[in-house]
Formats: sequence, structure tokens, C-alpha cells
Amino acid sequence: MDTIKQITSIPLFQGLSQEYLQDLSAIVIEQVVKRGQGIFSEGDEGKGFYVAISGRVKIFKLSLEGKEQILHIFGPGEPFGEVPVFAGSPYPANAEALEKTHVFYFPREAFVDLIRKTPSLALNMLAVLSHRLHRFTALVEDLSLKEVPGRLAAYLFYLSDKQKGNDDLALEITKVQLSSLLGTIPETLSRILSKMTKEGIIATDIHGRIRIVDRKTLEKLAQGEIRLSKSSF
Amino acid sequence: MDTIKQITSIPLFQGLSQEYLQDLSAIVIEQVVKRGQGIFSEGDEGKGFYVAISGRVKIFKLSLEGKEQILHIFGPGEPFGEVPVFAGSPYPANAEALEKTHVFYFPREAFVDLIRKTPSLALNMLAVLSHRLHRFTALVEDLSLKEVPGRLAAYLFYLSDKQKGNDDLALEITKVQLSSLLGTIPETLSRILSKMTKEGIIATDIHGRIRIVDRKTLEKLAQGEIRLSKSSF
DNA sequence: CGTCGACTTGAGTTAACTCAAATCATGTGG
DNA sequence: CCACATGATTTGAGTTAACTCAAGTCGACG
Repeated sequence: MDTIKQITSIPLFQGLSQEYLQDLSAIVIEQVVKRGQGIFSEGDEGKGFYVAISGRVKIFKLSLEGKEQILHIFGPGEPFGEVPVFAGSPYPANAEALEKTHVFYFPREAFVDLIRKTPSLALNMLAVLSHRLHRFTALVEDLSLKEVPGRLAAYLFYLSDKQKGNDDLALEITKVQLSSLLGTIPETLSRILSKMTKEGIIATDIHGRIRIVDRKTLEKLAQGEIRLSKSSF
Repeated sequence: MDTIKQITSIPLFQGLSQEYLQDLSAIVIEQVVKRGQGIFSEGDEGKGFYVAISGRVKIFKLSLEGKEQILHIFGPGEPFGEVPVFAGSPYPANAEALEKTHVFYFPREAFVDLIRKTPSLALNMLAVLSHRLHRFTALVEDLSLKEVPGRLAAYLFYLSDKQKGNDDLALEITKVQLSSLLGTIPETLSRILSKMTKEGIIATDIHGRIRIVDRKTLEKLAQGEIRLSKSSF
């Protein structure tokens, strides 16, 4: 495949001259990972970072008891694993493919050299990390200050925004994965989805599709202004 | 009052030439904030970022009901509020002085120009943001995968490391603030501290000083390997 | 010495968890 | 094309860590 063309389409590398794109294609290492296969583990020494080209990757933490907290799910064009490149520390979390995924791997040294020569690349990377920090503040806020129904509501709005503001949403991930992303467990998620359905806030179609029925109430839930009623018999 | 000297001592600006340090001192704006005074609020448009020179600043989120989650506490030499500079978005959280604090404010435009000219500054800033991301992954892990005693234990180790590995720790912040940093409430923190004391894991001296008595058990708590016993009469 | 915030302790409630058991969905080998 | 295996999802029953509410006590400062 045309590696340069693929690199050119990565948002992180927007605005780079042809010459530097060439440099990048010279240092990149292509890699294919199967569904369920790990890409790196927490504590591994980070010698470079990745960009997803196709497929999807989850970044996650594990507790001793095996509970998982998903930090991000990255798709085509999104970089991940950059922290060790600039902080000089090991990877702070684990990465695993959710499906068959193509990734580009950029070794640290060559990439840092390129950043030194290319202010716009440095600024692009600063923007990427800043966005990531922004998302983390939202995640911490959700985990610490919202209850699970509120987190779910917020996630549904995130999905709706991503899918051009539509009310009819494709979940894109399993409910097991969603529960891990929301910092809860499948049983709790299932109960809350059915409660929201009974209260007429959402409707669950087949195949995990969800339709937002009462956007106003869902909004109040996401803001923590209201709660689901205790028992909805 | 020697602004240049103070700027030179900021880790973020290590390795900059005298000329660029001059440039920085030309754009910097000094500011003094009193204890309890806000520096910026979530949603404010970010026209620049700050570096604490003396004193301490907390970065935090608030829920509608008024519960607070502290994200960071920054002291002398540490930059904060950088996200809007590179992401072009508003501040994602609130900042307030914990005590009388001197800060330097660097307006966005001039600083970005300087970054464009100075690769080492760009790399320094990338390192700062990467460290921040690292800390956030740990915070998310704590909030989602650990119980409060585990978070407290982890915090005590963090303090011990910061205070040259000593066993006798100065809390530096009130327990109200600590509870907000750990994602809990003062009552819960108080109960857990007294439980740890009864079990001989720590000893609480006067003035909120805490001494680590049983480092091994505390370590297991932080790792989630063990729990505090249900009731310690 | 009175006030305000920090801190503690008690009693009760609850959101979310664990454990257990079905049921449904998908896919693979025969 | 069927039968079973595996994983996803749901539902029920019970438990619990942490919360809310209430009521002090303690300590520093004006």
C-alpha cells in the first residue's frame, strides 16, 4: 500500500512538507494486530508511539482482581502511546486491539529529531496531548462526581455528536466494553439501560442500537440535575 | 524581583538561551492571588497559561451539588492551565489559590511564537504534558479500581517519596482538601485514618503529621492486595 | 473569648457491587 | 444445516463501601 498517502492522511501530520512526510515514511514500521492481541503493556519501556490506521484499539488499566477500566478507544488516524516518547517513562497503561487493526509504529529517536526540525509538528503534537488532557478531566469528573446513569447519559450524547447529531445511535462497542469505559460492570449497565427504557428516556432496538427518545431528560441526567427513580415497576 | 532569574529557575524553561529567556520576561505578566481567590474558571476562554512562583494552587472540578474533585495541586515552578493554549479550547477546570500565591502569566500568542522558534522549549512542554497524562492515568485508576483506603495508602507513599523517603510525613494540606483529592469526603477519610491507626499501620501525630508504621501492610493496601478489616473495635 | 472552619463520631441510607443462574447470539466443526 | 461451545446480556438476591445527615469537639485567629 502507499504508505506515504496513509501518513499524509493522519491529522497529526497535517501541514507537514512533502520532505518531512518522506522522512516519516522512512522511519515508520507497519504492524497488524489481531482482535484481542496486545500491543503494549503497562510498564513496558516505550521506544516509540503508534497511530491506528484501521480497526480499533483500547487503552486500559487493570486491577489485581481483574477489573478493567478503559481509558480510551482509538480508531483510524488517532495516535496513542505517546507519553513514553516525551516523558521518558514506561507506558502508563495497556493497549489491545478490539478487532483486526493496522498500526504504524514510529520509533522515538527519529521522531523526536523530526519534531526538533519541525515546529508545526511539535504544535500538532502539543494539541493532541492537550485534547487528551481535556478528555481525562472529563473522565475524572464523570468517575468522581457523577453516578453511573449520568455517565451513560453523557456517553450517549458523545455518541450522538460523533454520529452527526442523530438520535438513533449505533453503540459500536459491546456493552461489556461500554461498562468498562464508564467505570462500572455489565450488570449495572444492563439494569440502568432497562430503567431508562422503562422511563421512556431511550429505546433499545435490536443489535444494541439505542434511540434517544427524551433528549431533555437525558440531558438533565448527564448534568446530574435529576436521577432515575428508585424502582420503576 | 529579578524576573529573569525567576524565569530561569522554572524547569519548563531549562535549556533556553539567554536571548529567549529575555523574550519570555518581556511577555510575562506577574500576578498575586490571595488565599481562596480564583485564577480561572472552567469554561473561561484561555488566552494563556500560568506558572506558580510561590504558594500553591489547586485545579479542581465541581459537581452541581457542590462536591469538589481536586485534579492537581501545583507549587513553585509548576505550570498549569496549558490546555487552552494548544487545544484552542476553554479551560477544562477551575484554578484557585490555596494560600497567597505569586504566578506568572504567559499570553498565548507570544508563547506559541517562541515555541515555534525553540525546539527545546517545545520538547520541554511536551514532556510536561506527558507527565500530566501519566498522573491522570494514575488518578483514573485510583478512582475507578481502588477503594478509598487504597487511594490513601498510595497518596501516603507519594508523600513519602516527595519528602525524601521519610516515614514521618507532613500532610501539607488539610484533610478536607485531601479528601477532595482522593475523591471522597472528610468523614470517610477521618474514619479510614482512625482505622489505619487502630490497626497499627500508621500513627497520627499532632498537627496532622502522619507516621508510616507498617510500610509493608500499607504497600499491600495501596496495591489492593488486602483490605482494612470490617470493624476494628 | 467568640467565631469559623477543621475534624471527628454516630446512625441510617443507598448506589453499586458480588455471586448465581438463566437466556440469547454468534459462530464453528461435523 | 444442525448441535454445541463460547461470549454477551439479562435478571434476581444479598452485601457493602461509601455516602448523607446530624451533632459534637477541637483549634487557630481576630
